Amino acid sequence: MSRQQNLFEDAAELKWQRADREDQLFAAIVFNRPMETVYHYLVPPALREMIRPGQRVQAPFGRGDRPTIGFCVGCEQGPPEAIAKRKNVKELISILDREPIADAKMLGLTKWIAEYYLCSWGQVLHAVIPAAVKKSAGTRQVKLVEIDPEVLPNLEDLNLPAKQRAVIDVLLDAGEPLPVGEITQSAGCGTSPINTLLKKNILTAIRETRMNYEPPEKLVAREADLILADQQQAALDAITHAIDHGKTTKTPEIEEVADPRKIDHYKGDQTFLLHGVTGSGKTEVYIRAIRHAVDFGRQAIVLVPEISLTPQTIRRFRRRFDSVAVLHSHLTDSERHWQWQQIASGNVQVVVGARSAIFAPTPRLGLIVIDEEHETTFKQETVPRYHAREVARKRAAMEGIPLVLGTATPMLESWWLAKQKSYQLISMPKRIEELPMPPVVTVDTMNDPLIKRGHNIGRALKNAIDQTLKNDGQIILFFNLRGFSPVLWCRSCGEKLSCPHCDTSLTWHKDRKLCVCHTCDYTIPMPGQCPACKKQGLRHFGAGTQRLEEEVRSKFPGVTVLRMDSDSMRKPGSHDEALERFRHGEVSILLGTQMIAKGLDFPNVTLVGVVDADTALHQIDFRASERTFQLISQVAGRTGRSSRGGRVLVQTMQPDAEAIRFAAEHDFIGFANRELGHRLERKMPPQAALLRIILRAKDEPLLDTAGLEMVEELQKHAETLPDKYRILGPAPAPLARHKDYYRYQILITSTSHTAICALIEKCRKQFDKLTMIEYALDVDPLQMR
DNA sequence: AGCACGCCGACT
DNA sequence: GTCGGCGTGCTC
Repeated sequence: MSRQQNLFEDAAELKWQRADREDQLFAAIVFNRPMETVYHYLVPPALREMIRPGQRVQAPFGRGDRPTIGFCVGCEQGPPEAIAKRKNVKELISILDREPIADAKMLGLTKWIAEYYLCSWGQVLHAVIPAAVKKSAGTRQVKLVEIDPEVLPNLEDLNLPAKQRAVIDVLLDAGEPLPVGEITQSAGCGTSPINTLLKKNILTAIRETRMNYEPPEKLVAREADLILADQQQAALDAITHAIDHGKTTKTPEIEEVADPRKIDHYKGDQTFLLHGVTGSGKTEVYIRAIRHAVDFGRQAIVLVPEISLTPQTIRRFRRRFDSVAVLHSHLTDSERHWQWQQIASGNVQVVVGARSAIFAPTPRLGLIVIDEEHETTFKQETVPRYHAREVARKRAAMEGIPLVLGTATPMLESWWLAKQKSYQLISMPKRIEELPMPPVVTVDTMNDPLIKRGHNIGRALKNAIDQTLKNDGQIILFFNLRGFSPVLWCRSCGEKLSCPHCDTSLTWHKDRKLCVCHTCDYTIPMPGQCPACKKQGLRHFGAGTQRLEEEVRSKFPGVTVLRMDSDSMRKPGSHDEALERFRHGEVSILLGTQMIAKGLDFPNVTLVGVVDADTALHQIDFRASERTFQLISQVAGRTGRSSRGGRVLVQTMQPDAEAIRFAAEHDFIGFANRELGHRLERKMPPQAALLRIILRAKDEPLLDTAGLEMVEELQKHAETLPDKYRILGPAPAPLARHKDYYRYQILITSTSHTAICALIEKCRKQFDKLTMIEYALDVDPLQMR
């Protein structure tokens, strides 16, 4: 077809389209692209009856009209204002989902996320619906056959041949549609009589999607409720009170989110900050509160950090509820899809899962619980960079239900909101059965003779371990660095062995006999000589868990030691197995990283050693002190959990550091108030809103100029806006190079999130024009690597 | 993000 | 002349 002719036909079609637009149906579509725009398509007559918001569709997109998958987010009679003046409007190609996979609430929630976290609605929707659901993993289409309802009353008049009659009888007997295979078997015939009946319109065929997956029958022994201590009862009462108020309200309307400015923060009188020390019995409070919600026919979502999604946690919930869905990272696609369907159909009472479980499609949500609320894993590090706590707050507000945030060490953001009375604070300052908090002793290792000689376990810690072993106690040693030693250097020229792709030094892993980059997993065997001066004799310097393990074995011969870090726990299930061995007393000393810092509850652990409390303090991050406090408190909480008691020994070179001093006193409130003061001085969260722009390019000078241009643009617009801004940078990011990319960052603080959004909105067009570099916006950043 | 378009240099 | 490199700008 000639170009001329093509144009002519297009014009004719356009004229026709415009004439009839008023009574045509238009669909609003968003795509999985970093573009804010909502696109409008004409719904062809064949799809008019099918289309609903929340379905995925195929639409011609771009100059090439390439079929592209998008989400329908709305339907409108007549041309929407956005395209009223437009000449060309394209038609949808097809609808991909029989039923919407996102309901109105989910559309509202994802739209809010897109606006708050400065990314596109389409990207959020794409990220939030599991791939297993989009693929319809583990399903098949079955063809079912039923007797046409119109024929049904006068069946007797038909006088059918024997085989056809047999088919009819089988169907009448079943009283429901049956698959062809089943009919042929029961009626003892082939498929031809069925086909004939279909042709005569006596039978009709229905397509239905069936799940292949059948869940294994799990028999879990039920467990009775525990008796609540006074503080637990009080906490429970506060939450159930809020739920009872939810009972009388009708299903809440979805909040209009047209103006993101209105959602800067909302009243949180249904958000509870459950501040309970380690071992105060928070989980039992969650369970009882959830029970209350379940009694109203509602569902609950419980978010836990991935790391505590252990079989123990899961078992605990399974023993207390009839139907629990667990969403963890090891599910197969079929399992995940099945779980999702079960949740959506309302068959599940409690959903337990990590960050993304906040998007579980519960039809009548009654309560959201976030355990270990302060954990950084609740923030997603890829687009959409959402924090599950903020999403939960929004979802709870939209549904008009309470949200419970539980932790022993609230994140300062949460603590601040509780102080401001935005959250209702519930305190559980006592451990169950009035067990005392374990005494924490800090040991200044500055002048320790053993530490000076390069040991990791100083004199005091060694003595404490000896004594604990003598008394048949178990020991947990916490050391937050994996590998054998984090630095390899040349004796002759002093050169460090570093990753060729990153700005990091390689860590020596003695067990695998490899040098590993901990940020990109680049791996090489130990070089025979220095890569710089070619002389022999590379030395390792500093220690990780592997070296600590060696030291422990040589210092305490004959004692069973178990190391837990992501290297030794590679196999699925090894984590649980290791903890079971420890629980049964097969192991006396458990040593490891973060992995052993949380949730573990072993009554026989009478000593916890923090081998080096300073590693977290050394970070340049403004949250270094807060993290150190959290870590020590959490690790300390692993002991003193029975009448046997327990104690904590913290090795540090900075015993006067606030984080360490307050943690040793178990004084969160003291620490929080002091730290809030510092944040106010530095104008950092939670006393300011923060945005981080991460810039990335293979060429460093280019990055530098791009960064300067961006800051210039930001400053130019900042002056025109009513709010005050602080713009820091461009400066190399803490991880200045990663996977061959140089990394820079710009930090922006202001009084509110809204103010920052207003500034970015002004600058974005200009930013997008910068070529050769990539940039990412991180709203409320947590990990500033 | 994709992808087409277009403007340059290196070839048949 | 035309193939293909990559920078530019648009996508209902």
